[in-house]
Amino acid sequence: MSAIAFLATDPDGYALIDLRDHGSAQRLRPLVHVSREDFATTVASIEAEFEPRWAMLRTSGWMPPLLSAGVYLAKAHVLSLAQRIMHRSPLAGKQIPDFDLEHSETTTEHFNQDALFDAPTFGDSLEDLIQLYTQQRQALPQDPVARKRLELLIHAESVGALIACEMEHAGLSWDEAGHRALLREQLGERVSEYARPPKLALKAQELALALKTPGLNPDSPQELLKALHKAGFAVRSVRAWELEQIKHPLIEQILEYKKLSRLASAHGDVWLDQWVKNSRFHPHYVLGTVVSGRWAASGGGALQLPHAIRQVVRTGPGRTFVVADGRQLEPRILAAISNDQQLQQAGAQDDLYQWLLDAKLVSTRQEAKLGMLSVIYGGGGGASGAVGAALTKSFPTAMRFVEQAATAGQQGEGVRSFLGRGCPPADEQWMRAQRDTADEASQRAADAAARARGRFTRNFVVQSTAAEWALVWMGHARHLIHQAGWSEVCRQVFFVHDEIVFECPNELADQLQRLIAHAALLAGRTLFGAASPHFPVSVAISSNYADAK
DNA sequence: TTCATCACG
DNA sequence: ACGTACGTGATGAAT
Repeated sequence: MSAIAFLATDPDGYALIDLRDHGSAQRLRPLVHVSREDFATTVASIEAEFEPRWAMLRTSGWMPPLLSAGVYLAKAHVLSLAQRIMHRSPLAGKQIPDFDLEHSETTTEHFNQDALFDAPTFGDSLEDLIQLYTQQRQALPQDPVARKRLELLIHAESVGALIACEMEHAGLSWDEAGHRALLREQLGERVSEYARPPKLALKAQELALALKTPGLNPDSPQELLKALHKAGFAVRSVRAWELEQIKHPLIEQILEYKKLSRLASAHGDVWLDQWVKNSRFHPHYVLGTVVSGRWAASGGGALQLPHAIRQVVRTGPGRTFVVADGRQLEPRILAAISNDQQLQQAGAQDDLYQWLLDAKLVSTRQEAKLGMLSVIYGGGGGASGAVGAALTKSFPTAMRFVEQAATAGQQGEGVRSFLGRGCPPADEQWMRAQRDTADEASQRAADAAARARGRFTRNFVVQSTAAEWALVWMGHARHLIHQAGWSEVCRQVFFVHDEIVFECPNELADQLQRLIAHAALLAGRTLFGAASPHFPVSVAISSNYADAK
């Protein structure tokens, strides 16, 4: 017997909990009205007795008080996230309206059919929740395989939402004093927000002098480009990767300035003030907005933490990070979704790129990596290049799969992930541009747009499935940690697409490492069945994030 | 508001 | 002969 608990706003109080049997929809308990004070304990007791799937519109609002009280929820159905998935999924049995995730965060009115938004915004009332849930159940496909996949996707997305809340609550252990010391060393004394720190200002002055351009602002690409031209450097832009081609002391100086300037603006004192509290970094993870199902983060650029700053991501004494990432995840995902036996064979060993090297398909690891990326991204060095040709010959099934995805996209069709996350359809403007090609120029533009969309859909099938593998991996890891009784001391504290960071007591690290690898194995089986290809993970144990590579 | 640049997977 | 990859967020300058 499985139960579902609707968690709604009580118009006369705080929360309303409606606990029902999942199959029969019979109430297992009379409707529970619960006050703010009793909320956490009531939820905890229902969790302990029934372990229901908690159906809520959004996690925000409900999860923070539960987490503050140390309450763990095993399962969830986040209606807003499920609604978007089902709206876009080609597997859905019927079309259902979108949910405006981008704007709904602050909206609480019922059925606010504001002309601004296409999608109705739902309130948090029990009626709204049940209506949404029913609508979603009815739109699930009849076909049992498709149905199972879409349900799995919604459950995985929902547990991901719980994990995101848990990570936001826990925060990432940050050596604030160490970070400040690093800033003092590299930038000099702290100055007001808009002034240049002393060491940076000095470098700017030196550059102005060297380039014979008084008052030069090296942060202005225009000014810097002009000054470089004047000094005789024929560069097209001032991008670091372009300047790096030139070996010249002056260029080195510029690159050094850029690095320091970046540190000051992106991870300087202001950033620390804003995002690190009590030596923990608390970013906000955003689910459901990236089309491929990857997560985004707002606040502090959590998903773009520079490697250079990771040295100050440190645990306290007695504790350590356990950092795990899916090895060569995207090629393995491609092997799975295309059912390419040769590529799965290549991935049977932990290092897929080494296999390509041993098979003499490529001559360096870098070539192996770039070749694979090229195939998945649809790059010019892909099927047309030498490496691409070798890969096409060795893995024809996988190559056909991505080619088909690209062709579909070029024709304006949609594609989907393995579990059924659909990509948004080509918009009306795109379709019009394809039809109305009056002259050569518009034809060229239309062709370029078609190719761009082809690259997007080619990548989508892989990236979106990789994202759901990662969700399922995290979900299994969380479940296993809970089962082991470690939830209190062992926490997931960071996540970036195919990498998870846990923080735990030193003595648990080895066991946790094995648990994470097992979770990866389970994730493969959950998605692709008993014959799932191999999904190895690399795990590093370190009290310092920078060393865990 | 848009552009250029840089950070990440 | 071409298109020189996919997906994001944040910042400061330019408009």
